[in-house]
Amino acid sequence: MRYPRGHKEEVRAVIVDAASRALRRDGLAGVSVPALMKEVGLTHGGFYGHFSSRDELLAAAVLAGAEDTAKRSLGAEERGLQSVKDSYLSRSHVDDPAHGCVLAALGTEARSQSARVRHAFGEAARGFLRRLQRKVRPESDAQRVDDETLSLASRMVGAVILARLVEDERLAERILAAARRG
Amino acid sequence: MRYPRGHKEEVRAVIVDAASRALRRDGLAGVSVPALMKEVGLTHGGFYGHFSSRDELLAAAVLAGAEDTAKRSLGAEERGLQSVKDSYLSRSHVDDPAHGCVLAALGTEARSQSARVRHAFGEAARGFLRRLQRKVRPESDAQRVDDETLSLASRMVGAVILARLVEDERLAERILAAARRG
Amino acid sequence: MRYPRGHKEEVRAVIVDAASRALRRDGLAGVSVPALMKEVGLTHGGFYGHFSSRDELLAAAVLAGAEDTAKRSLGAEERGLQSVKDSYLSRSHVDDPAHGCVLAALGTEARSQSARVRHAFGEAARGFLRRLQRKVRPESDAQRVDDETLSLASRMVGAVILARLVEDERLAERILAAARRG
Amino acid sequence: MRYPRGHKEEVRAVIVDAASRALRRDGLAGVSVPALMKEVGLTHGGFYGHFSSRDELLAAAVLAGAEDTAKRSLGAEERGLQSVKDSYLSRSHVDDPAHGCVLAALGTEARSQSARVRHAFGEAARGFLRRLQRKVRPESDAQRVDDETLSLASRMVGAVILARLVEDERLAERILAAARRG
DNA sequence: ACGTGCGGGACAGCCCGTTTGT
DNA sequence: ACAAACGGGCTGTCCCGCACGT
Repeated sequence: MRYPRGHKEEVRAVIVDAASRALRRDGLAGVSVPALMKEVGLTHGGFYGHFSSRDELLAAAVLAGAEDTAKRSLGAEERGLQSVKDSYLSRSHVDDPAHGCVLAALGTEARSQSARVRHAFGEAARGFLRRLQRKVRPESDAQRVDDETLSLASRMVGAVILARLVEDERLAERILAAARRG
Repeated sequence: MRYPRGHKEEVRAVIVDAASRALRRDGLAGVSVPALMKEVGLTHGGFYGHFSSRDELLAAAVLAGAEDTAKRSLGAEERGLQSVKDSYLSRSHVDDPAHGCVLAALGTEARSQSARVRHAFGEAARGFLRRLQRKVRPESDAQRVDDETLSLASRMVGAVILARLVEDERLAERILAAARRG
Repeated sequence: MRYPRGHKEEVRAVIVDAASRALRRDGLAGVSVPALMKEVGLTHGGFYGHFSSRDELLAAAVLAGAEDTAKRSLGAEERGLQSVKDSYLSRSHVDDPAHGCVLAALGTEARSQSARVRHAFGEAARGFLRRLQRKVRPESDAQRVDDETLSLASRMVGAVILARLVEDERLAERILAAARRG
Repeated sequence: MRYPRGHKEEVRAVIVDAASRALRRDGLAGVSVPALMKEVGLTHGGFYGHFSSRDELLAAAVLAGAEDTAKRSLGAEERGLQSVKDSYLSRSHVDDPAHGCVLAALGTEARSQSARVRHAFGEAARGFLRRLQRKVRPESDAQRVDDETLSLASRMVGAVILARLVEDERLAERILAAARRG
């Protein structure tokens, strides 16, 4: 065996990770299999040894991106709600979608994708709400996402998307600030 | 076949209109020039007599979509803020993106487009905020978009996007309801 | 009446004449209706007032070109056979196909054209032979083209075509010289 | 589907070969990349994996056609000059340009092509002369093409082209006969 | 497991021939 | 006579998915 045991899983993870970032950066349609594999240092031929189709990669990348963001900004137990808001509604999140929330980066592209990818986005969205709920009501063990959380989630996602759209730095900052306070 | 005076403008408008709907339905990358022209009942050959490039069409379609939505749901003077919220945050808006808000339908795709298209989205976003402001403060003539409006806009756009993502009809309805009340 | 009587015929002649030269210069496929009309100073819209199709123009231009060449290098009664050979097998004829023999300029393109155009070429070719015959046998009234004329015609046409092909000035000159002498 | 070693070269050769025949049949402008690839049983998508441009194919096809004709009608050592003349100046050559001399089939189209294609024609023309020279003077090793060969070449090429043009079977036959005898 | 190559299909942009109306 | 417009074709490019071979 020329490759160490577990090598395949490792490579797959590397590809998914790179895809997750590239997709948030350039959009679902902006990343081709050849371009992605080159970014990982491989050629596009080996791709189908890891994934049965480009769609499978997209789905995996969306979930991985959600997981990643969750860990880095929602996951830490010690982190409070305000800290989460500050991080999500920050200038750096707006400026660096590649490492930011999948929903805010690719949310409107999900509709025109295959069922598989849409499901991945659905999973990501519901996970986002669940995690946010735990910040809003840290004391409770309630699974149910309450209205306050839903409203906050809408505001957070919408604010980042709008801030990226307006092409006006001052206005973008005010959108974020308003969402932080609200 | 007839080419009365002003026919060209008419045809251009028809194309832009169809594009505006098709794009919101299938995404910016989901609509090709041939497919679009076929939808209008023409062939792709005549396209470049109306537009210098696909990009020009995209930009025009984004602006036209914003204009259209503005007229149909934000424009009526007699319409109050609650009415606007009810309309924007309705099940039918979520289910029919083709005739809905451009920002909620295509917002996250703008980033990976050309400057021209991004500018069109910027224009659409700022127009959206301005119009919403007039609903929030109908008595004032203030041009400035205040924080309440910014927060509301974020919530509205985010709610529609999230509602379309979650793949759970009940949850979607609750997202909309929470945003309406908030 | 805004245009003098006979204007239409005049314009048609101008178009045919320009086409005849442009075609010999750029090939049958190298001249488009818009480009041609622009060369004449008109817009391509009016073209179909003069010709029922591009094909009709091609046929007319081929015949006009043959007529023109005939007049200028074969027609003069006082011109002898040697003079005709010298003129046809000259460097200037090789270098300026636009004003030269239609057969040597477009001969191999006839086959892939419509019947109408092929007929025009046939007419031109037979006329070429007839006229050459009158130079070879000026004293006789014989209509019949004899073998000497046929052989000479082949040599002349072939020499010009080869001279244009070889991409070697010296060799081209020798091809012409050999044909002149032969 | 299999792609054994050397498959690409094979496919390229098949394409060039088909092009060489199709071009002689329908003219340089009469063959499109899609049409050609369909003739070979492929789609035009793969074309640019074999050639960098349509021009490269044209040039290759011209040279291949010249090579092919050379082998089939000029190459055989045992074949004498008269045999070459009989073959070249035959009814079947006139009637079947697809398998005949490139110069007689496409000679006048070279001028309106790119430098690359013109060079290919130049090469073909000079090769034609060289090979014919070896038939005219089989005993000599002279590289130099003498005047008799030049004159013969002109007559041969011109005769075939004229015979194809005149649209008169009897006359065509007499043109060929005259050239054979001359 | 990976690289290389290849086929099929789609698309953007361009140009042309032709027709219709002015 | 012209201007505008439509329909159709083509070139060059890219990408996806699947064969090979290593």
